[in-house]
Amino acid sequence: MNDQMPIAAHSHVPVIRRLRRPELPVDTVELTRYLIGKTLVHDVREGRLSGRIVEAEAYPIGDAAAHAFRGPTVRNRSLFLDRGHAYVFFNYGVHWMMNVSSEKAGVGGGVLIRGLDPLEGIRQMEKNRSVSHLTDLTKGPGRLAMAMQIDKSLDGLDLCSLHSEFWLGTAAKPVGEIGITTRVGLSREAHRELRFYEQGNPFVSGPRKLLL
DNA sequence: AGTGCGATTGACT
DNA sequence: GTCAATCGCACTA
Repeated sequence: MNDQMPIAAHSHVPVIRRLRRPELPVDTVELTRYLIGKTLVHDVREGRLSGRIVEAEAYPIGDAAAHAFRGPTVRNRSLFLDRGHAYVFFNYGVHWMMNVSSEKAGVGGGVLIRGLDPLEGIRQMEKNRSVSHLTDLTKGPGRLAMAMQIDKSLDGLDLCSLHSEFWLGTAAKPVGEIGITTRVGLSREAHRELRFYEQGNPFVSGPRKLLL
């Protein structure tokens, strides 16, 4: 079973429909795996920006490395919304990054989106960043946020709303084999294998587990 | 009130 | 390989 939509005949643009909340697993780790290969879309004034999610990290309940670990604050409150809402935060005083909230309302959990394989709006993404290589556009959480015009104004939006400008869609094409390894850049809980990625995809950052 | 540091990136030795 | 940029929050006092 999968939820791929057929590629439209005589078209090179795949049909992508909005994911509905009941389709999302109610568990941070399961949702992280589920989101690999799905589409992240931001409809902006200049047009549609979209990409395939090819790398993501789970920050589940009880994880000391998670922003939600110490309970809700003004900054992280979006992590406590029902699964499928955007949590956008500012990191290192420099970069915006986004999570998809991942548990029931009132429970904190999130999925950090770390890599996108661009689908639509590549020209606009190139304008949003000064780029020399294609992979520099959306490889890494800070880069993809800049390319996709993701900032604080999107924090708390429902990614499953029927009319949201910022939303999750079905996969544009079948997802490749999924690898699992440790998360990037953590001091606490660094050993846990909670990073999921599409193997072989050039928009995946950080170390990858070797295939044995 | 002050300090340290972080789910990163880009520039530079 | 090293390191600065620069904001919010946890923690100390």
